Amino acid sequence: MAMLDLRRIRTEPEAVIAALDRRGPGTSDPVKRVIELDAAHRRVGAERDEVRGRIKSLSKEVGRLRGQGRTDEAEALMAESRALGEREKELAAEADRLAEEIRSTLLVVPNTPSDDAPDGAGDADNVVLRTEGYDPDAYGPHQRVPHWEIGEQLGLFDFERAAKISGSMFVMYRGWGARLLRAMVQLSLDRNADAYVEVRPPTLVRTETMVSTGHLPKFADDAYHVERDDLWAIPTAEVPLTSLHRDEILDAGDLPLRYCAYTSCYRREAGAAGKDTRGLLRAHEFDKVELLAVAADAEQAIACQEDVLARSEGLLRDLGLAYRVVDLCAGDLGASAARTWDLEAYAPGVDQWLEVSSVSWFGDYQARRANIRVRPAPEVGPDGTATRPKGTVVAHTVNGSAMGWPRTVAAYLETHRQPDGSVAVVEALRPYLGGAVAITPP
RNA sequence: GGAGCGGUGGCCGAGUGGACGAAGGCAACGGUCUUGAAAACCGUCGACCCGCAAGGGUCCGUGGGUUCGAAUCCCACCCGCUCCGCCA
Repeated sequence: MAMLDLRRIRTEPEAVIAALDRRGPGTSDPVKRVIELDAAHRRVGAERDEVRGRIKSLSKEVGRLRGQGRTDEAEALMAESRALGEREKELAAEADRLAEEIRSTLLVVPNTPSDDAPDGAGDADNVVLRTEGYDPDAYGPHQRVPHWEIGEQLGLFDFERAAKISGSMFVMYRGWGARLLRAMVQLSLDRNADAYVEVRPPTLVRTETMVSTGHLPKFADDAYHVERDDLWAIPTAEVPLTSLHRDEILDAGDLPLRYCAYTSCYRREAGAAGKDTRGLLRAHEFDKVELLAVAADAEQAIACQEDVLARSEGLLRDLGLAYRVVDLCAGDLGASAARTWDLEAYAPGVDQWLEVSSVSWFGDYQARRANIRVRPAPEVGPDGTATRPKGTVVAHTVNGSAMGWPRTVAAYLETHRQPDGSVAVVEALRPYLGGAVAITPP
């Protein structure tokens, strides 16, 4: 399965090329190659079909002649058919080779950015849409303490033992730290239960499942692979959630379908050695609550994307965190995404905006890879009669972290640290922490 | 790990090596009937490629093979299910 619609590439090549090159010069080069390959593939395919057609009609004739006992004549046609068979084999092999090359080329081409995504080459060009609850002068010295120090004072983490058990960039929570994490997860799950079906998917998945979201084949180095059983550890719940409806045809009337999942996520962070090595900011394994929607079309998908963003924002507000919404520019967009809004929470202790959520619309890119189709809803004409359009269309997908927890925990601890060194428990979390109002030293 | 069974169109499900992709049922859509609906009845009802069109071709898990001709026979692989064993 390709990812960009081959028909779209055929009918509007310039538009596709221009859109891809907004990601960076040369991004569209493989597509240009695909256009040539496609032309060749169709030419060869037509020729092969012609030969096959002749073989087919010869075969029929053979059957007829045999039935009439005219074996000599049949024999002659059989010889002719055999000869054509050789030619057919050559053409078929060539057509298959071309199809395979098209497929594998297309598989590594990223999605076309939405027209609404801002121009730009890298993260410096991202656009801050708005900033909420941030006043740089409002933070006291007690908040300018990095979360790993807070954690040490309050006994919330155990990085040394995590490293002993699993190596560097693994994290262990303990005591109030573990409880705080669990409270946040539960809060997040509960807050979305009204519209999102909670699932607990497997976190080891098949290769096709990783291919569907676009994590393979291009980003194999970023993922943990269990070779013995050829399974992959998911880098995000987006992976199993997107494949929930793989190879299915959904009824437009049932859409959008919305899911919410809490899972561990695994990332090798191969290119990030030495970056953010302290504390919770970057780890090989972390927890995340993910929201996902399968929509019928772009319009519905964008509405879903806005809903996910609003929900994630609401959660940050409830946690009393300052945050900003960032519109990723074309050059900084993930490969599968058409448009992405990042939520960055402000962490006063490390004085950084931490990406805690990423809300993306994938157009039909992932759904095409995953073969998720939609049977359109009946259209009501001016005379009041309903007609269901023929065929199916490819679905759209949207997903976003309801929240990526380690960074949220970091921003939370630093924001809510009190002058006495304790950390306040905001109201929304209290029910999940036995009514506690503050986290204090053990 | 051992033994067995199976993968066919939106769904269920038939299918003899030779008549277009494939019976039948369900669903869907159009119509008749009805105040409207249901029921009943009639009809339509896969995708893709080449072609202005007529028309032709491909596709019955995947890939090979046998054959003049394969959904149908053979081989390999993938996936699923059942039973037994082991185990949280």
